[in-house]
Amino acid sequence: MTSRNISSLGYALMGLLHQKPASGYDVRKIFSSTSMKSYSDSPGAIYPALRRLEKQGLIRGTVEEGTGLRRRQVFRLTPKGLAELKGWIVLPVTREDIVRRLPEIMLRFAFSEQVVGAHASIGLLKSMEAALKPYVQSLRQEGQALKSVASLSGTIAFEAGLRGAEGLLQWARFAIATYEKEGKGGPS
Amino acid sequence: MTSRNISSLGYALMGLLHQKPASGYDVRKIFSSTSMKSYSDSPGAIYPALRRLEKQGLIRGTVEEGTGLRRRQVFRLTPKGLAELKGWIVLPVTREDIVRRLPEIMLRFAFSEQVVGAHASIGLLKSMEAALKPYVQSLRQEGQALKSVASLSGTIAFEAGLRGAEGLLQWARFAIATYEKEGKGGPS
DNA sequence: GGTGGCATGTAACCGGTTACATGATTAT
DNA sequence: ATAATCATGTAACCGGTTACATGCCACC
Repeated sequence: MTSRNISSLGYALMGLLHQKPASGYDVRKIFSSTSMKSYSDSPGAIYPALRRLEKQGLIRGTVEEGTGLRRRQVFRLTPKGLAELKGWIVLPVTREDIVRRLPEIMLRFAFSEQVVGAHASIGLLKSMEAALKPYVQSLRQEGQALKSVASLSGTIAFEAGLRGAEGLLQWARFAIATYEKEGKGGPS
Repeated sequence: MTSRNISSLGYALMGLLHQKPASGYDVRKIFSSTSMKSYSDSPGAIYPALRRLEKQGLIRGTVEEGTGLRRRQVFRLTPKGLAELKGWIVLPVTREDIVRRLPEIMLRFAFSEQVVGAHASIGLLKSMEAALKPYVQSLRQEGQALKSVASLSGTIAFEAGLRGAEGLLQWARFAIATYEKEGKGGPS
C-alpha cells in the first residue's frame, strides 16, 4: 500500500517533522543553516511539497494563532506518515542507490535510529556494505581498463570516485563496529 | 555571451562529442556501460537534449546513410560548442558547487585536459582545493556542535559527509602533486 | 515611516522520468 | 517466423528553480 510517489524532499520533510513539528519556515531555516544544505530551502519547493504530503494524509498542519506574529502553520507527522517513513527507511540498499542516490541513503540512515530504532540502523549499514563491496570491486576492474585509454585527468577523476566508494565502505564498517560495541556495553 | 541555459547532461554530451562524434545511441551506451552511470541513458532525456544543443548551434548532426542499418545521426561539436564547453570547464569552483554539484565538477575535471589542456586541469584542482579547505573546516565545527544533540546515527551520518570532504581534499592535493610532477619530467 | 526579518504563497518555465511506439536488420 | 538488437523518437507527468507577491510585526 505504501505509496511510492514521494520525492526525496518529501521524505526529508517527514523525517524532520518526526523529530519535531515545524512550519514551512522552520524547515527552510534548517535546510539553509545546517548540513542539510543539499536540499533546497526555496519556498517554491517546500510549500508545495508540504501540501502534497498533507493531501496524502502523511502530515497534518494546524494554524497557530495569537502568537503575535503572522499566522504560522505547524505540521506534524500522522500515524500514516510515520508508517510511510519507516517503510522508506528500512528499504534494502541497491547498487543503483549507491551510484545515483547516495544522499538519500545517508538521509535514511541519519533518521533510522530515531524513527525505527538501532536495529534498523545496523540493518541499513549492513545492506549498504553488501551493496558497496561488489561495487568497489567492479570499479577497481573498470579503473584498470580505463588507465590505458583515458587522459590523465580522466583517470584521476575516476580515482576520486573509487576513493569515495572505498572510503564509504570503510565508513560503513566503522559504523557497524560502533553500533555493535554500543549494543554490548550500552543501555538495554 | 556564453548562454548558461545548458543542463549538466548537455555538457556531458558535449564533452563526449568532443572526444569523438557519436549518435544518440552511442551516447546511451556510454552512459549505461561506463562509470558515467550517474547520467540517465533514457532516450527521453538524451534525444531532446541533443536537439536542444543543435538548436543552439553547439552541436551539428549529420545523417549517415548506406551503412545498411537504420539511419544513424552522428553529432559533432561545433566551434561555438567547443567554446561553450571550454568556458564551462574553466569556471571557478564555489562552495555551492562542492555541496550540491560535485558530480558536475568531477565531469568538468575529467574533460579538462583533453578540451582545454593540463594547465586548466591544475587550475580547476587548485580552485577545488581552495573551496574545500574552508568547507572542511566549517564541517568540523558543525560536527562538534552536532554531537551533543543528534542521535548516534545522525552523528555517524554526518561523519560520512565529513570523511567524504576530507578525502576529496586529500585527493585534490594528490592530483595537484601528480600534475606538477608530470609537468617537470614529462613532455614539453 | 522605512528597513529588515517573519511567514506564506503562486505562476511560468524547464528538464528528467516513465512508458509507449516505430521500423529496420541480424541471429536462431 | 520471431526474437533480439540497433536506432530514434514522442507524450504525459511531475517536481524543482526562479522570480515575484503579499502582509504582519519590531525596531530605529
